[in-house]
Amino acid sequence: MRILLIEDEKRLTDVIKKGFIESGFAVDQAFDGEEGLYLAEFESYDAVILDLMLPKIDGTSICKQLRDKKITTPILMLTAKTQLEDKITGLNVGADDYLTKPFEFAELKARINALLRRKYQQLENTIVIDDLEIDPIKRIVKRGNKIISLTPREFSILELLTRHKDQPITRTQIMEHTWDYNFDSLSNVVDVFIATLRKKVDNGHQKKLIHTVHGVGYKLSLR
Amino acid sequence: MRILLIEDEKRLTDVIKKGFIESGFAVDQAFDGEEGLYLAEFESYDAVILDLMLPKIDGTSICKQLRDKKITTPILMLTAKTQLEDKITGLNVGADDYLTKPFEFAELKARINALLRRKYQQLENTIVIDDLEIDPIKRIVKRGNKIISLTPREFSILELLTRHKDQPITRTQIMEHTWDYNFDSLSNVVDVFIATLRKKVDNGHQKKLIHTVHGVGYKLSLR
DNA sequence: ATCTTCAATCAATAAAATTCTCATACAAGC
DNA sequence: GCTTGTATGAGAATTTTATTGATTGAAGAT
Repeated sequence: MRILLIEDEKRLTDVIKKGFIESGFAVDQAFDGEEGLYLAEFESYDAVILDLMLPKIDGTSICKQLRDKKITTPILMLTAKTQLEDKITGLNVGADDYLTKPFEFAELKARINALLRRKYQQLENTIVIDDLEIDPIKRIVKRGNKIISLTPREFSILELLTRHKDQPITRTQIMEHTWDYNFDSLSNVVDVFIATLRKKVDNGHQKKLIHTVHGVGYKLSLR
Repeated sequence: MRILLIEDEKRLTDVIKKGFIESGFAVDQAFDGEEGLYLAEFESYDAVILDLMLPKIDGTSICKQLRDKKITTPILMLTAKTQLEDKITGLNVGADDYLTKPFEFAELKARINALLRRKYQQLENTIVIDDLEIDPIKRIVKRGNKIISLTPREFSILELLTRHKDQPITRTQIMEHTWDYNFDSLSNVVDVFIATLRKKVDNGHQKKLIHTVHGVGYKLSLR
């Protein structure tokens, strides 16, 4: 499960990101409207959390532009005050739900889950690469019908690699995707997780899926 | 792609440098304004990342002096706080973009990529020459749908050649683009890498893309 | 509260890949 | 034919990655 968080208050994004990562979500962040719009359009997310007040392009406008482009990803809007006006505008413009600050993280999460349930009522939505199958909604990973059980971090890393099949992903990218703060990231944790992922995903299989890109990072691909 | 990082916080430079090296950039660093100004003036970079607060000469002044000397290298400024004043000063003085700390590395990189795209007037993310396709951001190289895996140095050299399709590139230009300035240039490393690139890119293909320009260097072209 | 378990992290060493040097063979241009 | 420039293989030097075991810390059970 992968969500995009478009919000410029660093302290708030830290909390939200951490919370979702603990629940096994992958979280991408954008700190201004421009970046947010770009990511929402060209990457694929299960939901978007969108602040109303943003640098460069405001939330309402982002929402409108996305809907105009037929992008139907569920959007939950955040706003600073209970302003009926904003709320009406937001929903008119294509947002699916609405939450006013300040809020409890638990409530945000409950609402996101509600949106996701609605979106995925009985749809299957798995990513398949060769005989590896990963279901980000149910958080189930299988290789050739055999269920592989992964810890939250392992899952998060594998999900990132899977979504960028064939593309080398750097350790820095993995860190930023999986941990909440990264700027003291000169350790080899990523390498260690890759090692355990290999044990669980590739060991005993002819075809290895996790590949080292020397000097760069790792990638998931058939060869 | 070669960038200069002028910043005195060691921990920050470590992380930034690591991130860019993973992305295939050559990175020079300067820990004070004097050194930074010197390097920016006499070496050649694709972009400069410049902290505002620096020992000896501050960022604003460096920026101004470089522009006065008609050095047009794209400059991205870093500053500790969101200070509108600083921002205005920075942009007035000739910086091309601006980022406030703390930031995610991904955001820094996205902005640098934007500056580079502008510099090279490149609209598409992938560069295509005949059946060779290279995506510098995703770091994927293909020849006729077949993925070619390259080491960091190989990739960097091929990237340079593709960005300057049809024009001869000297060994010195290749060195400046791929190595940082600590490198001694009296060796034939470039020739050796060209040999391995030929093996990976041209071997087994009718059309050779990498050509020697005798007495000058190399070029990438259809014949 | 204490114990147990397992995930996450750190640190150290072993293993592997890349990068670089050097020697020699080959080609171009005069 | 001579000089200068280029190509490439092999191995040494360096850098990067893999892997393991010890340690820390948090969640659940008793």
